[in-house]
Amino acid sequence: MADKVTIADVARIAGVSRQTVSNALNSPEVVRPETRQRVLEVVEELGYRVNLAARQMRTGRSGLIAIRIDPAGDGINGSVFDRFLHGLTESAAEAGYRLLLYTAGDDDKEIAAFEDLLGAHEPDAFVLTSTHHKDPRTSWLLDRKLPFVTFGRPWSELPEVPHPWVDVDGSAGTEAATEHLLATGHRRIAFLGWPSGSGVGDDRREGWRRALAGAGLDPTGLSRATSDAIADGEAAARDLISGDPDITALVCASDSLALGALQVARSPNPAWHAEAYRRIAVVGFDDTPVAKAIGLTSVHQPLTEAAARCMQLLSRALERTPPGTILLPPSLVVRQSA
Amino acid sequence: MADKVTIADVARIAGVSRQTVSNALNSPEVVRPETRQRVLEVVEELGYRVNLAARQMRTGRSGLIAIRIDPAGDGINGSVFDRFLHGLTESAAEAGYRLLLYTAGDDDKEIAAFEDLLGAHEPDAFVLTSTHHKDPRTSWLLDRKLPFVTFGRPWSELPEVPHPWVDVDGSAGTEAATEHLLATGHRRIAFLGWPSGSGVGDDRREGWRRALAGAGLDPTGLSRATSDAIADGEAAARDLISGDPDITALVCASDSLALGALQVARSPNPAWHAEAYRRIAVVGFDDTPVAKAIGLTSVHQPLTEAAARCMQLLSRALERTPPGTILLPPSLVVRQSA
DNA sequence: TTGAAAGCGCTAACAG
DNA sequence: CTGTTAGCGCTTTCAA
Repeated sequence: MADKVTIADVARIAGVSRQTVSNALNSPEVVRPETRQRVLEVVEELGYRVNLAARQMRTGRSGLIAIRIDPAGDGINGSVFDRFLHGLTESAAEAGYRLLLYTAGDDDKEIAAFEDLLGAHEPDAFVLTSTHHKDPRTSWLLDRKLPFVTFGRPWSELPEVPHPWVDVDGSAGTEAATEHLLATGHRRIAFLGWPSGSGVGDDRREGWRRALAGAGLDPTGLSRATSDAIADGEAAARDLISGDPDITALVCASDSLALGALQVARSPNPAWHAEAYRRIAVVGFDDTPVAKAIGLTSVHQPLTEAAARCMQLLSRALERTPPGTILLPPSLVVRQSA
Repeated sequence: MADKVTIADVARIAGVSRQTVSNALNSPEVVRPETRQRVLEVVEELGYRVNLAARQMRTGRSGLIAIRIDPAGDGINGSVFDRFLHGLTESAAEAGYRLLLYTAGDDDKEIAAFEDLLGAHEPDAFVLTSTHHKDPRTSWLLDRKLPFVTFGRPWSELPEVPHPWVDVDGSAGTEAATEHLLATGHRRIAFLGWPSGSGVGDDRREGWRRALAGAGLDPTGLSRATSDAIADGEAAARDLISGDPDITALVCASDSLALGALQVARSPNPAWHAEAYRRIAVVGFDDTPVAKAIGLTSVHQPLTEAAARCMQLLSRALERTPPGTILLPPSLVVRQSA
């Protein structure tokens, strides 16, 4: 049984006052080096650890960072968040913080969760994911001057109070994917994405468009939008390919869509296309485990680094430094599919 | 800004003492109903919430449950843990607890993490996953009489101090998978698993063997063991199939292995097998997103329920009730692959 | 540079 | 049934 050793025990054995122990630990510069040395030895010897509850009562800091965890969903894209979460757990630990999980059905419920948490465990900061247009969560936190960082840009068009964020440059990813296809000889490259309006989706489409424009190619008629499911991706891919015999490659906004597209690309069905077999290259987005498993070329997000950067910005925010923003470049992982 | 409202504010406005407020909240039966009513109204009105740090100092209870989160790994099987984690976050919330994350490289590091956590955030309980033979973590926690539950059986052969655990009956899963194949007409059904010694792996193999025995079939020569990677699964499947022309189905210990097996099953290669095309049925284990994505029949674990049961056992453990154990039945999700 | 005193918000114990 | 007292372990005054 870890016998509770308090600051008083350390003080008694080191022959100093409780206060000096606290100082030696929290404000080293204010204590004579030899005193500090002796205190630290006793701390080590006794295995003393600060009691965070007690510290929290005095300082109001809990050492906790709250982050929402979502239902698994279709699971394919869920793994992106999971990798981020793991990275964040480690980065947070290095900075002396621990992650506290909560769930919330929607933005309003999440704001209710903020209130719950703030009144109970008092996290020192929040990490928000899946930011979107007019996100009420960021305004709520900003209003209360609570430290937070978002993994994802503020997608609002209106100028807003700035806040720290980290994101991966999605358009650079689809642009790189498209350029890779161009370099491999493809000329007619289509895009499979989501209905416009979502910041992330529009951004990814833009990268593809930019790459085509850079090669002097016309994107007209080469883009389809659908919801993010395998079956939808398959239908849209089939539609694209059968409607345009020159298409030889597909850039997709997600691995889910790409998976659907692959069904079409890998088993050309004479029923929907009469011409001889043509190999369709497919590129996905997120480099999920599925992509790796089935040899799908995909845009990889540096999630561990993103997590580390989030912590970095959070540390700054906790010191009330003006917000920083970081846009990370993704990388293309080339596999058999393209 | 949420203006801190303390128990004193409530007491003052309700016209009672602080203690009565505390009682009304924590020991309702000891307070006159009308007093309690009034107190609760004021609590509501003021938006009062207990300060957990203060409560923790008095009671020693933090309302936190600690759980380790692992690196993503190959990611395919990682999703099992993630679904469990999500379920646990919700079940914990319903019971008034929050999850605290930590990482640890191995068992010893995890025990060090226990000590860290216990000295700092003081979680009320731990949830352990990936239990294995002679798991030092459970002994450590048992020695200190700390409440915990494991998701996974204690796989030790030696009689040990019992502890609460929840697990999914893996052998029932592979047995059901095999029976399904038998019912579909398959007679020669092989098993692709891991080297013996791992409790989980041996258990899954046993279910397959049991089903064959039940049908009066001999499992000899029909089992292969390899590490849990797609490429290894593919090699082993190829070896099995090319070595025995009568094999028509494969039961696998994981979706990773099954994915490898599918490569073989779905694109029969004349080079390694001269006979006419034969369709090989494949069944995986864990029903990961990948399985869903590619139409792989797989054994599904009821992870949300497992999480709920873990919380249930934990609640009991927190009241120092003798440990309970729960073995949950999995279900077979039939898709195209079998 | 070190020490003494006070108090964060809460609840266990006891007194009324 | 309700109120008073005390103190959990820590850090922030302030004084020595």
